[in-house]
Amino acid sequence: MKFNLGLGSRAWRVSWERVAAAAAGPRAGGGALGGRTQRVSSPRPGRRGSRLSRALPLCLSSGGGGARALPDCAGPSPGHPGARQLAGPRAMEQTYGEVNQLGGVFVNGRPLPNAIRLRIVELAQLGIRPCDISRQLRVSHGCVSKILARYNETGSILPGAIGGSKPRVTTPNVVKHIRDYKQGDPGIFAWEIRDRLLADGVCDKYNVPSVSSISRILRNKIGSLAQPGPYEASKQPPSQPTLPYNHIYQYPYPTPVSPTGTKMGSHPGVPGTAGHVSIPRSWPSAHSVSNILGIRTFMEQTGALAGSEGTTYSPKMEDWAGVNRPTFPATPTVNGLEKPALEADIKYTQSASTLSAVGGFLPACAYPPSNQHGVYSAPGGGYLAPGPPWPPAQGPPLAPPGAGVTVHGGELAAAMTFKHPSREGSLPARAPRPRTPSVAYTDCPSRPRPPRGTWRERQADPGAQVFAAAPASGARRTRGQAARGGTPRQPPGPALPLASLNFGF
DNA sequence: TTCGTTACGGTTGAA
DNA sequence: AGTTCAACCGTAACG
Repeated sequence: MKFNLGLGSRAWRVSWERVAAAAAGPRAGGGALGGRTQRVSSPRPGRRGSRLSRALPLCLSSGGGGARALPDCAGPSPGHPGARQLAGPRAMEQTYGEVNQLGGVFVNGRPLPNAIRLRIVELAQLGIRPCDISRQLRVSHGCVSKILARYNETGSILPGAIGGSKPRVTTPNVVKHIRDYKQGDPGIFAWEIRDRLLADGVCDKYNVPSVSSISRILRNKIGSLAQPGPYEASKQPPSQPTLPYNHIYQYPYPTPVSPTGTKMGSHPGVPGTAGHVSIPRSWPSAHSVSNILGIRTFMEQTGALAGSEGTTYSPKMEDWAGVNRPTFPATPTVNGLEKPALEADIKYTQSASTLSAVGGFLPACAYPPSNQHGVYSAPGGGYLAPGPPWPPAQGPPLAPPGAGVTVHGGELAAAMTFKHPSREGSLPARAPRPRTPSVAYTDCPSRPRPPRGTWRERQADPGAQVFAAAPASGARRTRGQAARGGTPRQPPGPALPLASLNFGF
């Protein structure tokens, strides 16, 4: 049993715990959920119960045929003191998912499943307001806003890549060149070295060391490296690539499907489910949007939404074949995307064709794929709004007048926009996003911020920069301006005839 | 009521 | 093997 419905959701229970925590002192509670701990929400547990019971149909399977071992993998990583570490039955309840105020299920720290992300974008394209999308999908409006903003910005629904480290820029080759420059001109300044590294193509603007780094190299390394050490002699690559990690991060979609279409070892608990977001980029799809949108439908068909009795899955993503970045199989790629990898959404029990139209939302874009899509422990249905069927059978309250939810492929194609690189214009140089703690950065893409061209994005697809828009009009708005809805909505990207899109296959 | 913003606790993966 | 760090995440709440 994942959630203790009798007590209400974990999220709400935590809110109550925060009351005591707040009384005990600031941040004493350290709630596991996001949100500000110093504020205490006003939970209404009485109402929550019934809502949750609708919200969590599939999370309630108490093992059944799939009684799975929860402990070792769930939730917090070992070694993270701040992570949840609960013992006993309660840990079993609280390890895998939480319920937000809307009754939606989420996994803290993990991206929403792509199917949900896709649906957010699709609904928005159909003219449904974000607030309605938020309610319908039971995703926080901040998240909806973020996903839509990102989609408008990049054309991608995918989350960013999580984890990892920025590769060192002071590669042996760079050090060697610095040394050469210094030896050639002992009076050279660090900034001159930097310019020369750029001019000589040793580095590009993304990975050129800072002046301070060069100074440090000059101070710490060059002196002691007058003679090339064994490391450099032996490990110096024949031709140092400008972006040395390109080969690693170039669309590292792991794939659960072999190039022949054969399922690769999916976890025994994931019946026929691809282990990764991987959706064919065939577009337009022959499938109706009701199928595309009808995630619930396929969930129901597969039983995932109905409680998943007997549906077992590994709570640990790492246990699922093909979802981990380091295990990228060498598969043919199309536009840098592994074609077989684009065939199903992770963890969603669905046919590969169900979301075949999703390709239009997936990059080739500024966002590098990662291994993180759909790492939810629960089958995707857990994230879908339970309760009234979705889409509603009749005049959906969320649908714009005259816009039925059941839209067929052609209509969807018209309804959805797709940002084409050539229409987006080229990007200005992207500076790596600073992470200075003193800078109150936000994840919200709508805030003016350095473009999302992180090193990883560039490694994934340097040419994809064109997908990312320039920082939104450069107009930094004050918080007061941004609030109250005074900001005009960013228009959707230009809709392109699908025929004009070159997917390369 | 809507929505942009942001603090927060969390996960992840390379170093 | 365990830790650190810097990416990212979604939620909750403010304004």
